[in-house]
Amino acid sequence: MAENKENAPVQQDMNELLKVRRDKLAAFREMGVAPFGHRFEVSHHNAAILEQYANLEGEDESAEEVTIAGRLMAIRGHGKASFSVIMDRTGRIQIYFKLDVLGEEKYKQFKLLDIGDIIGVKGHVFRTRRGELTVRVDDFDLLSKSLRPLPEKFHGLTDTEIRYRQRYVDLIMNPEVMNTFVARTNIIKSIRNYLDSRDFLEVETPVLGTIAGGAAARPFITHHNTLDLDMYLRIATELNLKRLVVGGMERVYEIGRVFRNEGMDVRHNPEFTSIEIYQAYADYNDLMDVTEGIVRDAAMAVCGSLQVDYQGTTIDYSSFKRISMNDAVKEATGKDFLSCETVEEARAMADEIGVPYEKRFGIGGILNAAFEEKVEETLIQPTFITGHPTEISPLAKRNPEDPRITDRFECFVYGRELANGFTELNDPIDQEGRFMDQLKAREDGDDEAHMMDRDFITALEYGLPPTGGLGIGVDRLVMFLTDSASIRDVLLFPTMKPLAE
RNA sequence: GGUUCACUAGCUCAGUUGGCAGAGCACCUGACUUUUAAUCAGGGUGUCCCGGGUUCAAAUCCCGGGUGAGCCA
Repeated sequence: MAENKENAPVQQDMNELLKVRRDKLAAFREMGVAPFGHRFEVSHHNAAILEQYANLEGEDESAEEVTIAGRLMAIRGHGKASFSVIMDRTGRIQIYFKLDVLGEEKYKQFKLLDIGDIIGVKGHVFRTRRGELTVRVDDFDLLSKSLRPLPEKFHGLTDTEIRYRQRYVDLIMNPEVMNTFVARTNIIKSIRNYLDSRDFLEVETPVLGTIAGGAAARPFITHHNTLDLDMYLRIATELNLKRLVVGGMERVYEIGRVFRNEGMDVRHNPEFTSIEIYQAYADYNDLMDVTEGIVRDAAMAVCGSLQVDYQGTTIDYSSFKRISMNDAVKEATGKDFLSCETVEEARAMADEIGVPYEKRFGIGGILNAAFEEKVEETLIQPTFITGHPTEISPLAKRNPEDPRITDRFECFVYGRELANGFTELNDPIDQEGRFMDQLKAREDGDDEAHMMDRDFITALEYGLPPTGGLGIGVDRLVMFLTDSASIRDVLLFPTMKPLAE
């Protein structure tokens, strides 16, 4: 592309640091050096050189000429010879520029380099007197001139706002951030691997739809212009995946972004990644096994151990406790809510132990409130809570012995919900009734209650085989396995308010 | 939504009672051919988040707003 000065943006308020770098850019151009280069063939990553030449000693140097590329992270000038550090995705290696080797012209070019510039280097590997494996630069190419100064080398970048808004700077400066996101990718790979090897089919279902179903949450609303139609961003993948099981896919899963129009805090981002898994002819017990398997494989894949520290507490993923919600509440408070015959009894029980509830809650809702108030945050080690009230589980199949509860589980770690699963409700008549109850709850002011999905009922009427389903919060799993305190630390670009103009 | 805290140079941070805006790194000039937070000599580069107010005088005090972090709902 030709230079086009008319297209050059007008630079206002340019401070000296920026000006100096643009002057150097111009100096390169005057010398006939393109400051933004092209293809560069790399023979080694930095880590590979450090490994391959680990035994290089004394005056020896590599027979081969290596070529590497990366960003300059330090420059230590010494007049007619200089040390520098170049970083690629595998790490850093020292490089050595020497006037005798490079010649006047090239060394003058070196002097115009800044920390942050991206260069390609050709050279031989040797060890310095101080013992550091180093590439002596025989020649180098400027691949991209950096026009902005990087944060300080010692303290780096700590400002959370800049870290989240300009993640690229965070990634350059903080190697542990890179590690976290590599771990995230490996966790997702591990999940895929677990499911693919068990004959599950990965699918993709729509993000846009006219009914936001499958979870209790407020959706985002958007608009389709041609259809002149308001649409929702999905809040779960559940209902479409079950439609696919009706269609005969038997074992399906989807790893995908879902969107919930709710508050933001250390554990919640408006968009996040869920995985939902459905297995025909299985029940919730099978899916608890799947949950354990997925979490264990992921822990082994990225931590190499089933004992993983999270925020100072060791979480042991080798055994998952299983206990019913009612038993867990009974253990914690001595109250047996399922022994209640009437709502009044349950309310009295809740009052005794100081558990707040809303007027519309039935016995099940009150039991759940007691669980959330008294038990949830105490579940530090991996625990499956089972037997959730039917009242709060509109998509789960009733327990055959006690229709007030469902064959459902939630997995808790460090007091937080990590996974949720159940034997799917496949009785269309029961399902329709549950949706009606949800509509009533919505009328009573619960704006997170499920929407009616007529076509989903129709699908069930064609016949959903007995099916176990499971959803896991991928971001939370990544948080646990990377010891990240905030969900924003495991999202490359967390949702941020725009800066005021 | 409520509440507390933060916002000062490119970055990390000081800034006294309200009295000329500071340091380290980075950067610029010079020296230096095996350094590594290189070193030595010299140089301060700023919308003190924004807008009002009080005051002879505001980074500092008051009011409003913005963004972020934490706690609560």
